[in-house]
Amino acid sequence: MAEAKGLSDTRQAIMRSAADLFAELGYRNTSIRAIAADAGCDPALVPHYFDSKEALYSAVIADTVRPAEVLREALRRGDAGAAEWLLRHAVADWEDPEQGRRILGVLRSVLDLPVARERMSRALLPREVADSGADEVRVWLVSSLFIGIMTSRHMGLLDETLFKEGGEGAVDALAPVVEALLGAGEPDV
Amino acid sequence: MAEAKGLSDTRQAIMRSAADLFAELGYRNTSIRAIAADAGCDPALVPHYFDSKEALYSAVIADTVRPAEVLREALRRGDAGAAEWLLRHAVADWEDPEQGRRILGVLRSVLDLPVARERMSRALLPREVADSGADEVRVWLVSSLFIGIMTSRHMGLLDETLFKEGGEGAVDALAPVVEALLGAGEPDV
DNA sequence: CGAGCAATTCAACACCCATTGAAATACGGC
DNA sequence: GCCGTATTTCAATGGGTGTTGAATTGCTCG
Repeated sequence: MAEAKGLSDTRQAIMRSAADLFAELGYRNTSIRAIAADAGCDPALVPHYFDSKEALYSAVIADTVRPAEVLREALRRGDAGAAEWLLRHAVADWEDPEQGRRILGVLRSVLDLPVARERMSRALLPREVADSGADEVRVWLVSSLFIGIMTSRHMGLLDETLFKEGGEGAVDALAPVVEALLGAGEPDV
Repeated sequence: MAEAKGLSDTRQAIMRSAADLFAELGYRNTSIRAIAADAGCDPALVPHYFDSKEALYSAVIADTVRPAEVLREALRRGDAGAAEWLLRHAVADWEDPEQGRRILGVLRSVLDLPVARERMSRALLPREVADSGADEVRVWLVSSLFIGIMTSRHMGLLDETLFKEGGEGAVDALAPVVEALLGAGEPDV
């Protein structure tokens, strides 16, 4: 075997290095050469396995977690416990090394690359949520809060102890906030 | 040719174009050549007036608004009205073209340039606030929310009607959130 | 006028970038 | 053994980057 491209060992190494570097430095600041160096192969292999740098990025974030589904579930519950449930889900995603890396990979490049922006936009607001109308504002605001938290944390602004031990600190601190947020956009309809 | 304007006015043009482009595209995606083209001058003038691209960036964001002072004032008030007061201040800053441009200029490049990260960090948390200890977490969380809001909005994720008419929509939607946030980090100490 | 000085232009440097195509290597099937 | 395919290397291309230093303009003042 070993004729299918997808099974190549270095191909996976490239993917992993790319995910790491894109998350750490962002799309623009990550060079194909740096990826190849990290993966321990020749730079020419990158456009060989993946067609281009942008295609590589797309492949890296192809199966990013879709926070919208979690948000939708939280909205469906609707009661007070939804906030804490949502927060635990989010924190768990952030803490999971694989998921966290993917999320950061998108977040870190979302301002540089149109495709990243579009993906995040679509991931955050699929049609089902958009169609619900009244929920839209709440979804965006919760997303905004999470984006801010992740960005701040990535910038080293947030105390890391907030996220230790299953993120109890973060959950406790943010639960009332998310609670207020989930009820915020609710009109009198 | 044109009349002599004391201190070069192309220098100001460079500064203005740089502020625009840095805010729009970020530090890394903005080239000196693009700045010069926008300002209508030769690229060599940029390193001539300002020593380097990074120095130009520093000059552009030299007098960025310091949200920490506003935050501190809000914390000093401490009552429920503080949240709304803080929000109105923040929204006003975002809407002001000059301030908004500066803020975006920092936010957009804070992940690319260490100096931007350091500046934002220092701007958000001066020593007075840091020394207060218990307030620190609250300051960071409020900052995170604002960072998220600004980022989301810059990504085009947020409904712009939220910010029309003095940002009444945003204030209304976020007031209870900020309220919860200002009380969140309060420990039993 | 012409010297002096700032403002500006021009051409070039050295470097990094993504991408390409041809050559070289490893390796399983016949 | 050889063949074909997949994998990898090598060298090069064309373009963009920040920055530099010398040359050129434009203007003010002696």
